[in-house]
Amino acid sequence: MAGSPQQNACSHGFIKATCSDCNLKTLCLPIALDIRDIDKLDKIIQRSRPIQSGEHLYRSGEPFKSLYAVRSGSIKTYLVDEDGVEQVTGFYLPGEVLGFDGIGSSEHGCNVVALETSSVCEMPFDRLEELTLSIPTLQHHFFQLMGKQIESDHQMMLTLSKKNAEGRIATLLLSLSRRNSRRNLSPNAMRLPMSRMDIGNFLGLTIETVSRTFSRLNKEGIISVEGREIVINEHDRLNELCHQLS
Amino acid sequence: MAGSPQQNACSHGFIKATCSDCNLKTLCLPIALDIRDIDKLDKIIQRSRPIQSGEHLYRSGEPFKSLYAVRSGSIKTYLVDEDGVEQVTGFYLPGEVLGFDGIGSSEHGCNVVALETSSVCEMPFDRLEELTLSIPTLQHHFFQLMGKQIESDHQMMLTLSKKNAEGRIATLLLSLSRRNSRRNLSPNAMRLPMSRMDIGNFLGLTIETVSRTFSRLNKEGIISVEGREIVINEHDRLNELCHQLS
DNA sequence: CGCCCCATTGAGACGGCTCAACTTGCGTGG
DNA sequence: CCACGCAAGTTGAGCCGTCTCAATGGGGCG
Repeated sequence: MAGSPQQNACSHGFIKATCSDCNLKTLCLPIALDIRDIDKLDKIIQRSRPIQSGEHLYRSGEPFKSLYAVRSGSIKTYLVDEDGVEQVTGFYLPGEVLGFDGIGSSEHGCNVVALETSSVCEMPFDRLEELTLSIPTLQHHFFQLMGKQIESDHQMMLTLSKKNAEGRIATLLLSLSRRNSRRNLSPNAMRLPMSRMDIGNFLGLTIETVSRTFSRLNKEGIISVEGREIVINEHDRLNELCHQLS
Repeated sequence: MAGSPQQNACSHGFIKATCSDCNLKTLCLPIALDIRDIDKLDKIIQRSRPIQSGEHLYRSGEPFKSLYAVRSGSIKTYLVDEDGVEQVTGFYLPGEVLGFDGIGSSEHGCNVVALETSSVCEMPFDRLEELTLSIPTLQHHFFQLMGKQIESDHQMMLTLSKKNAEGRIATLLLSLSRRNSRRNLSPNAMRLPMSRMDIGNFLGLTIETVSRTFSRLNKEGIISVEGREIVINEHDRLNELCHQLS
């Protein structure tokens, strides 16, 4: 581990790292910044110990303090309504930023849990707001990030409202594939970080329907499924399925 | 009309108005600002002629330039995917701000159309970004607005993913009711600005199901329906229906 | 080894969709 | 002024995709 450019264990047992050393710097926040500004950002970022699978980063109702960038692993966010009904609202992969939900009301609006051992960079929002005032490109970048979140949430509304089970699954798989590409990982082979339960909950389907759909796509050769291991064999056909209506 | 505090026709035939005179100032942007800052905001806001029912404010793909605050009337936003499938993504009432979808990619991601004769305040985003740099509370307010949009989109995902037809309709009616209250209008009597078609599209239902659901709620006395005129008779029971699962 | 959790698969039920007919309100034009 | 067409909404009957319920299989871990 010693000498690894992105993660050096420091004497406190915590992770020491800097944005400029991070291998995600080309797709995370630093992309908006020149070298001096990265340093300023670096100074406010807190990198804590990894969180374990199933451990919560924060819960709905807790006071909103920070945004988080995923550094490794994967994260799930979900709502719980008054009756205990849960809705998974998103999956977050390395380089992606979460926590915007809390800005509106000074307390978090959703729950955030690790799907596997993960590490995050915590950015205290009040200090971030000071920083964005003095770094216009950083302010612009945060507006853009939030704008993109809104756009993708709207796409999700279309998916939930208009597509059938195959279309929903295909849409999710291609989204994960694209986000893997951004990280220079294979767009065709991946290990799903989330359970069938999470997928079903996210897509508005039961776990049985998710399972049946995976089986059918597997049988037709469009994808190969082995538990959470997925290979996309026919990208084009999967893309066509995306547009299937219910 | 002359002397009306919020709208005076000026010599060019355009609407002259100021934020400090606006009767929406307690729920629109000025709420975040002190008197001097309101003036600065005022200077960048463009108030154009009203847009007619069915007229587009902007369309998907057009370059992103501005955010808009609804001053009167009502506005619908919708996506169109490659196959022409439409998804209504939101309804906007006076005092509400729209256009965040375009920030992420420098071109608008959705279409925006007036549901009735409406007027909006246009806020050029580049000038707004300059302004937010010098007015911290304004920057904070915009982060909050976008955070709230994200929160409400996530609630919508829960609605689309988990609720049955009655639950969806009830949720929409109560949302409109609450937003009417904010404007000091009756929470129980309203005229829907949108068609059954729009409601169905927004909620992921067919127009027939929307119609049948309205009829049923009417028959049970929970609401009274006469075309687009709605009276909520039993707020509590409507609220219970919100939590009905599919 | 045995337990438990997750996933798969089958059979039947049901909510919302499709298709179709009819009503109502409104604007147009004879 | 009424006839007509059109768009929006309502209502009914039958169908279909997904859910529910239930049984079974498999992998990880104590």
